[in-house]
Amino acid sequence: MQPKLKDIANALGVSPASVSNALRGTGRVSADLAERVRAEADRLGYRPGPAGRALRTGRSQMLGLILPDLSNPLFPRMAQAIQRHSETAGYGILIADSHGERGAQEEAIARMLQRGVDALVIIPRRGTVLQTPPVPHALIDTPSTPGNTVSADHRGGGATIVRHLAERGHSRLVLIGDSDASPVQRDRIAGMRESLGDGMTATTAWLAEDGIATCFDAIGRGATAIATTSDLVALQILGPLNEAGIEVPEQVALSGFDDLVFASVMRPALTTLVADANAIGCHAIATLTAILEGRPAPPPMRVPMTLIPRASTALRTKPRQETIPC
Amino acid sequence: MQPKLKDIANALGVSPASVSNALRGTGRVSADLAERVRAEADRLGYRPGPAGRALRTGRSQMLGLILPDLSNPLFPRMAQAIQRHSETAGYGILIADSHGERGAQEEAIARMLQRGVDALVIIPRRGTVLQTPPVPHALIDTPSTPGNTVSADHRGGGATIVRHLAERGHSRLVLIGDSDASPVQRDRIAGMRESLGDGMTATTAWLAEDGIATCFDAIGRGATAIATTSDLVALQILGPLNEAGIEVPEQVALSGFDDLVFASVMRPALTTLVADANAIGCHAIATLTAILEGRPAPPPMRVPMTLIPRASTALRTKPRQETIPC
DNA sequence: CAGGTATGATTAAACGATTTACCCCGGCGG
DNA sequence: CCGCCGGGGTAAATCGTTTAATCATACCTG
Repeated sequence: MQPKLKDIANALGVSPASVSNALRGTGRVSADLAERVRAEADRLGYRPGPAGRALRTGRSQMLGLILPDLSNPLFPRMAQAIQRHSETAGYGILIADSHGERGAQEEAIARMLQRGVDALVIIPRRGTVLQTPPVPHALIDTPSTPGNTVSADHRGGGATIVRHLAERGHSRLVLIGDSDASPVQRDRIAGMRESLGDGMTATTAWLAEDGIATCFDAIGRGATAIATTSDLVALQILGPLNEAGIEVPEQVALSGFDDLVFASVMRPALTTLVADANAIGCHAIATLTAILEGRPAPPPMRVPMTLIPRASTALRTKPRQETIPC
Repeated sequence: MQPKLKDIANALGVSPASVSNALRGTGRVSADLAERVRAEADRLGYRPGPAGRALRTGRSQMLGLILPDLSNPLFPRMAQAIQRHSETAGYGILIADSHGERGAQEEAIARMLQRGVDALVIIPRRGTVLQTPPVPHALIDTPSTPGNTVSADHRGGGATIVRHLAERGHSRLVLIGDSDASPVQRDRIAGMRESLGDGMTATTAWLAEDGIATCFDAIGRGATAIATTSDLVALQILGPLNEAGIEVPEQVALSGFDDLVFASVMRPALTTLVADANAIGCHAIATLTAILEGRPAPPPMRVPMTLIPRASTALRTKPRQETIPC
């Protein structure tokens, strides 16, 4: 049986109140007693029971994390970062995956609240508006959604890759995403379009809408680079390119997004952009702890996406080895 | 403010005890009162507060999930399945990623216990022995580790892929994994070796130990198929094969494991094996709930791995399109 | 020396749900 | 008529921790 507050109190012949005060530094306790209490506490390996504490304080020291789909390779990294930071901030993470039926997201939030989480970290399903929950919450979406707390700078990432391609001498581009239903992908494409330089042109395509055909068409008419909104999209296009005898990067450059696990390993290795998930998780948790502790919340943050140049956009040099930054 | 038990009691002019009894079906309550209580309860949208209940019953209705590394694409699927099933069983999931320093796994377990989880689902770090925690726990590892509760039948999967290759006429194989420090990979390779038919030979290699060279060497001496322990390993080998002008599957067949996100999309599409994560999660949760409710625990379970044949092991027919089973 | 004040520690009341032990009342058998 | 029993319900204790209110003591000041 775990030791309780009363055990310490009995062992030292003082009241439980004093022990509580000593351990948490509240109330008035002599320095001497405080020391003895601490000593006894970690002699017994005492840790306050969460139930009693939660009951009294109304705080469960737990955060709820709502994800659209854990099996989407983009999210585990964020989940990991969020978990790590909340751990060091003294909070546990309850997770819920809103994958599945419509309304699952609201349901998941309701369940979390019912379990008494102190706050929520929400990565919303694409384009859903959610009624604001009655606890502090951090929204991780795109900077373009209102109420956003922190997110990758997708638009800036789009700009970066276009600049990178321009430097490589490409002026006729194909921009291709999976589906324009996704705000993230729209932002990325928007960022690309915005920073097309003088004399550059680009056609936009969506994989869900016959994008491959559009893409080949554009290449036929002189496009020399394909900027996709996701490594997975890039991989999906690479196959047909190879089969058509179009070489990457010699004849057409190709880029992705997110540095998924295969990007560094496929051939050619894929140039991509990635946001520091750690920074995102850190800011989300920092925002929530600030609110929970009554401090003013920091302003929303836009985490830059950094370019990882690899062989797929190389100037006809040999493919080179790259390491993945953690 | 959330309605409390007492609110219902007051509204109906009865005692809190009766309300509690009515809602949970314990004690003696007239059918009539029980009905009225239920009606009032969901009129107010009452849900018992977790803190009070946990304090009194000693149960938090939460399970801890310990994963070695969320960013390893193998685990999110399991996490998702576990989360889903524990949800329907009425439990929440606290997650912890033991990624990082040595001992992080034990620490993570300690933190979970401290937070009062009722039981643990543990996917141990490769080859670590852990001291058995003081709460019920389900171990998801390989069938070969003692105390295992449920896991994919890695050995059987190895056998399946070898049989598949044999049917395709391959008799000289290369078996290659990432590192032999991983029990999972060792089991897969063991399963492959065990079911080599008459007249079949195989050389084993590890990527971490100059495996690519060994692999090419074997091909030079007549091997016609490469069975890897992971889709990622397969992808890593595919590059060099292409560069060496060796065609897959025309000259050499290639297979993976786990049906990672890129397997169906890469060219050639990768033949692979996958276990039903859903079944694994289901059995893990079923075991724990059985123990928690005092029922006898079901016997350990070995979830079969099913073959997903794709182009990379096709007989020189054209590559065909495959759909991914969910 | 009386009265005010700071200090250190204690008492007791929460927090919300569950559960044990008990009470009341009507009916029934002896 | 008395005692027993069972159905229906309630009072109160309990879980472990926090905290407001209180108390005792010694010290300081005028």
